[in-house]
Amino acid sequence: MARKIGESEARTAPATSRPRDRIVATARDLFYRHGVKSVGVETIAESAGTNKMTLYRHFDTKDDLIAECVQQAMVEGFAELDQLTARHAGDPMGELRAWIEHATCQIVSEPRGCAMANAAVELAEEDHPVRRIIEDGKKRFREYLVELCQRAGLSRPDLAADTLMLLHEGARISRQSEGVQGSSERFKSAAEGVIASFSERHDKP
Amino acid sequence: MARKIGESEARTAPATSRPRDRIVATARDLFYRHGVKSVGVETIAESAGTNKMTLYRHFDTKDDLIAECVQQAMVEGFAELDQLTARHAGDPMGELRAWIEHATCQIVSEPRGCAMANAAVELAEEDHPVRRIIEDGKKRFREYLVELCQRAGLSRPDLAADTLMLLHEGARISRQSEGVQGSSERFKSAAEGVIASFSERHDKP
DNA sequence: TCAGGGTGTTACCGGTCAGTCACATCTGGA
DNA sequence: TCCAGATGTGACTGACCGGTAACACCCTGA
Repeated sequence: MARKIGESEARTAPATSRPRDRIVATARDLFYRHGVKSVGVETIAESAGTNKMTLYRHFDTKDDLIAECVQQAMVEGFAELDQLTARHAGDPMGELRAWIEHATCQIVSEPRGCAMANAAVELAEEDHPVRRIIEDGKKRFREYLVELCQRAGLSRPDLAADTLMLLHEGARISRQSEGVQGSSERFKSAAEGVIASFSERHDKP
Repeated sequence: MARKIGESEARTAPATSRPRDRIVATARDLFYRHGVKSVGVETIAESAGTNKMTLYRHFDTKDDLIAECVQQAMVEGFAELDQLTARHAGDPMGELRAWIEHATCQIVSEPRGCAMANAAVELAEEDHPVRRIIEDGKKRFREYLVELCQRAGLSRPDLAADTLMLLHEGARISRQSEGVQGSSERFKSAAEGVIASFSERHDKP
């Protein structure tokens, strides 16, 4: 390890907020950038401008903190989807295109892909409590996409949604083994191709 | 951690082979199942029926061992692709369909997805030497797919290959946050849809 | 027979980790 | 003003980690 994690890293939460909030915000940032296994609780506490004891007064174990971080990431993600839905009320196809744009930007701006998927990779134990949260999140996200494809009038909305979701997941994981450009552009092109393909009328003779 | 890693786990390499081979085979298995950060060198050595000192006579550092494991996984993967090519000489569309079948089986049989992608997630440091190996592997694999789509006469082979590759990556990472069935079947359906879509003649009026 | 390289064994080092303890300090509300 | 709960501090535990040292052993090939 060239440099110690947390050393002279940018503060992620203002010192005015409450310790618990700062801890979670800092943990989310450090967990995302370095991985949940590579970041110690002491590093998190100090980067959050507090100490280990206070951290353990709010979370029984490190796993509990990880769970809270994953939960928050999920809530934020769905809030963004809700905004998409609200902004394109009555225009499902517009919402679908907006989601593709949103997802493309996400791939560009998030160098390490999906925080939840990464956590699932690191927490390999099958019965790890965090995995449950992640599974629920992915399932709920799929439901959103299926329903959106239905509303947008795509043929075979299930298949269209699954295709889009796999493309999205694939692009976010590939982002880590390729450049930014590759993944985001390839995702966008592929997703637009899928929309086009499932929008075509297949009921002609 | 409920049970210690390596405790009463099935031996992965026969005791007759050379220590180095046993070490790599055991490491690949344990790294894959538990993650590279969660498995210690001592555990690997003992599970391989040898000891830490012998391990360090063959590999300077743990990272070197990880690199060797990733390299081997890559070599094996491309050997399988070579077999596909050989078995379907002169029938590129057959090879493409065989690859989909091969990938689907892989998703079913490999519960933790792609060993290389997982390693990239765990080894977050941008300049980690193992990442280079992985990037090369993914790049080479994309080249294989592009070339195969070309030979199979798909329209826009680049886009088709990217779509298939993202689907594949996505299914392998989703496999860890969903059941087996979901990921594999969804990948297969989506991939077949892509082939159908890119096989259609778009040059009609 | 002997030499030498590969291997096994044990103990050890310095460091890090998650989690705890006792005690001091601060702050906001009654 | 005073009290209680939240927070800060530093030291500590026991376990694990990657990596090393020293020495004994065994097999092969000359």
